[in-house]
Order: sequence, then C-alpha cells, then structure tokens
Amino acid sequence: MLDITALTKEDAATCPVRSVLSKVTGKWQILIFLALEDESHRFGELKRTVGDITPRVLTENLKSLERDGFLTRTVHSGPPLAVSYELTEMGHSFIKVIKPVVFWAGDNFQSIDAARKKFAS
Amino acid sequence: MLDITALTKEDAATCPVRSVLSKVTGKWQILIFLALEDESHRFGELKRTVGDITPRVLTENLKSLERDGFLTRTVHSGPPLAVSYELTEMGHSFIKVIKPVVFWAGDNFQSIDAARKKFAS
DNA sequence: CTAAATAGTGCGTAATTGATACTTAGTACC
DNA sequence: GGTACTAAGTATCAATTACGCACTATTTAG
Repeated sequence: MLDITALTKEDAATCPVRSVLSKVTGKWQILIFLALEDESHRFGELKRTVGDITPRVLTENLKSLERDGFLTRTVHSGPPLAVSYELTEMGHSFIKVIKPVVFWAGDNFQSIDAARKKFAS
Repeated sequence: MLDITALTKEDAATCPVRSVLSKVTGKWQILIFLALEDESHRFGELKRTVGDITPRVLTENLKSLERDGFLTRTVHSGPPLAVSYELTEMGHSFIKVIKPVVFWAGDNFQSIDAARKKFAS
C-alpha cells in the first residue's frame, strides 16, 4: 500500500500524495476540469457552465489551478475585454485519470442511493 | 461532455455525478479507502494509520461511508471490545478507479511543485 | 464494585464557503 | 472630455462546515 500515514499536520503537508489530492479533489475543481476538457472558456462561460458557483469561489479555484500548473489564464484586451482559461498538458493528463472516477460516479449513483435507503430502514 | 451544469443548489443536489463525488472526494475518504484496501481494520488501527485524524472526524467519515455502502462495520464483543471496518464490493470497485488518481498524484507531485515555484517568480 | 482497554461524543472555536453588492478595465458614442 | 456598456473580478459580512480537546460509554476480568 502507498504510505499515507502522517503522525502530525506537518507530515501531512509534506506527503506528496496528500498534497496533490488536496489541490484537485475539492468541491469545484473536478467540475472546472470537465468544463475545460474540450476547449478553452472565458470566466463568464465557466460560471454559467458550472451554474451555481459564485464569482469569488470561481476566481479562487482558477487562481489555485493556474498556480499549480493545471491551466493557463490569457487576457485578450477587448472589446469586449475577455479572459480565457485553458488546460495545460498536465491538466489534460489529470483529466485522463479523473474521468474514470466521474464515469464510475455516474454508473454507481443508484447503488449508493439504494445503500442509503437500505441503511435508513 | 458530461453534464455537470446546475443552475440552482437543488439541481446540484440531484446531479448524480456531483452527488457521488461529494461523498468520496473529501479530505479523508480516499485515505480511509487506501487504509482498508488490503484488509479490514479496527477503529484504533485506522486512526493510527491515517495518523492525524481526530476520533470525531474519523467516526463521521466512517459513518458516512457505511451509510453509502462503501464499507461495513462489525462489532466483535470483547474482550477486548473491537469494531472492525471492511470495504464492500462497491468499496473495492471504487478503489479500482481512484488508485490511478493516487498514483498520478505521486507521479506528478514534482511537476506541480515546479509550476508553483515558477509561478511565484 | 473497580479497573482497564477500546470506541466513540459533546462542545466551543477556527477555518471555509457563500450571497450580494460593489469596483476596475477597456472601448465606443455623444 | 464625460457617460455608458460589458466583462471580470473583489470586498464585506453572514452562514456553514470542519477541527481540537477533553469527556463519556461499553464490555469483561478480577
């Protein structure tokens, strides 16, 4: 098994696996990856695609993903002013491993729902 | 592309993909899956393996995963009193798709670190 | 009844997330 | 120049969620 043990918070921070997972398995990151999979999008497009994300949170997530090298941010001076976001090679590489997880989610949604109903009884 | 659009919170709650992802991509769930991959473990063993999780949070996560059918909880009346946790078939099925993500994290840790250093400059 | 070992809870605090309204930037029109 | 229009964020404060620590509960041996 991979070593994910961490006796202290400091250990956890230096564990490569944990460090990476914490950057990509939040509530919004995977949705942003999916939205950008096939083509670059502007800020407003991303916001509309995800739908229920607030601009503040979208900005935070995009900054973090840019900082970690998953996507690039390009400013096109207008009119109209436009900023586009695009996955990097590493971003596309990550999408290859996360998509099976997304498909798994789609395939197993009903089993989980069934388990939940059964558990309640 | 898969549809992950949600115009309202209610939409988001009923989106199968989002619903499943929210249950398995938290801070601790993947670590718990990894710890249980090869064999069942008792509460205290899990706590020591993960290392920096508090009992309260471990309990919460185990309850949630049990409720959703990813693992089973078995009480062995003592002495000493023991409670063991074990992945279900669905739990093992999920581990198959999440392990590539974990390996990806291990493989790409340095690229991300490099991107971060470059971005800072 | 007391003790020892394992499993879990309760409660107050800290960090994150969220909603809403506001600010900045670039350009065109008057 | 001044006003307006559109896109891209920010600021502020409230609400939610997660965390840390100490405490409680259960089971059986002596």
